[in-house]
Amino acid sequence: MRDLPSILHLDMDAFFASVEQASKPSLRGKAVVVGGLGGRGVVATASYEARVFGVHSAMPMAQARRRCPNAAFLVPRFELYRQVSDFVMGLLRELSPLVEPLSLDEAFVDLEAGPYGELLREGGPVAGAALVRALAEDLRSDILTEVGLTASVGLSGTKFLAKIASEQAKPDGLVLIEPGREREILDPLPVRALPGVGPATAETLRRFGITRVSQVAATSEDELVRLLGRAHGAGVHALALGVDERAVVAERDAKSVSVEDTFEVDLADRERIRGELDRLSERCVRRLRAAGRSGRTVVIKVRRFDFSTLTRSETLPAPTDDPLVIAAMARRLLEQVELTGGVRLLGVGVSGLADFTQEDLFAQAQALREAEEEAFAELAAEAEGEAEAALAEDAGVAVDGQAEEAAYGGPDGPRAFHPGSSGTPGRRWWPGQDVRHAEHGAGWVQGSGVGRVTVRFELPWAEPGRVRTFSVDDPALEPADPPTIARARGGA
DNA sequence: TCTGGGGTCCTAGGACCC
DNA sequence: TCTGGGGTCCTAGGACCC
Repeated sequence: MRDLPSILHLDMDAFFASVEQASKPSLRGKAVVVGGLGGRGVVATASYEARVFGVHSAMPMAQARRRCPNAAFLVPRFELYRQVSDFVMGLLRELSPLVEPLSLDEAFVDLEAGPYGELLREGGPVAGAALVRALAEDLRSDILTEVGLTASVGLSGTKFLAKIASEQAKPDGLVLIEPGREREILDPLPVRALPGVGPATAETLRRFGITRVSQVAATSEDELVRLLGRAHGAGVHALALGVDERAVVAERDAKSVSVEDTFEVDLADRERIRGELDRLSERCVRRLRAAGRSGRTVVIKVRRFDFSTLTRSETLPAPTDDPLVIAAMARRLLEQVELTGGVRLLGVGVSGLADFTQEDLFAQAQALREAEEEAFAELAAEAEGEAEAALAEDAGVAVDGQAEEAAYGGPDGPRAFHPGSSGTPGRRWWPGQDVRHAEHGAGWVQGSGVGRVTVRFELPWAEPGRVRTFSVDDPALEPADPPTIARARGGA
């Protein structure tokens, strides 16, 4: 436990929605809801203006529309969020090399490990706290001027308390919790404030009359271990006492890669389900290879019509990134699953990841030869069905999802949130999507319907722009890359 | 129009080995 | 010889987080 509040937790406010507002001037100050726009979509992020109406993350989109019908409902633009996130993480790395991103919009920073570390320790607790606060305020101000977003910052002596602090700082604030004040801050909080305490654990604790952090702290570790299990009980107990020895760790290697799709309509046809599984295998392998990794365990996930969810997995003797092997394993696993009633979601993942180069190449080659033989045998057996499906597609029988992917198939494009939307003749435009018009330039889709698409032409950092309407088939209109939000460093 | 997508960590039982 | 105990790997599921 350090005596300086030198662990910083940064949390961008309503990140996805705020990026949309920053990049689309006409949406500033307006209710914005980002998420899946299909029938089974949920809210990823709601702007604070939309939260007033009770819209929040993970809420079904249909419910969000009922609560806040006048909001702008937009598809997520992950490419843009990643761009902004990379920029903000870059600002954090100027403060210290020890930056631990938790997601696109959240990170811990260990300020003592950076260029200000020595200065911090030299000055003693009071001067140290003042310096840490000044660094954090500069950071928030830099983020605002350079990407136009507000961020909340928590500062304390542990990760847990820094995170509690940033939570209390939201939105657009800074809270510093001095080491030594942990208990008075934590005691009155509900148990749900403890990381690792979700709905199930909270309910278990409630049945024993425990609803506040103070009550967890007053319960013996043995008792909590009996209630919650070995690791969980001990962890929750320590956190409730304000004890948190976890270090800030930069660069953690991913341990698994997975992709999944929820379909607009449950899939019943076995052949169709196999086709979707093949597509998911391909996407999964593409991501695996892009990361320069290979894996030993292939896992499929099936969510049935009634939301019951199961996984099946199989482990190879050596890692692979061979698309044929992984697809064949996925198919084989699917054969073990009862599919009657319909499939709502399919997923494919690879775990047991390794950097290919570090493996025993001989054993690997041996194992792969065996796996490939099986793979080819299986694929040969399916060849006939494949040929039929291909013929149907060529004949113009649009297969759900696949037509979409062909039109908007960026890795994080709208398709990612609309896997099962039915293939429509002509083009489909999603609200929020970036477009370019040959005459009017860059804009974004405000809405579309009855053969028309409405586009607003405006750019980040500019005034709200004009709206124009086109035919959905207007050849002058095409999908485009997102704009750049970050200003040049030191500019403007 | 009920309930996304991408992750991490933990537990528990059985296989297998010593 | 009616009988053990520990360690590790694999599989499945569940809780949790953003």
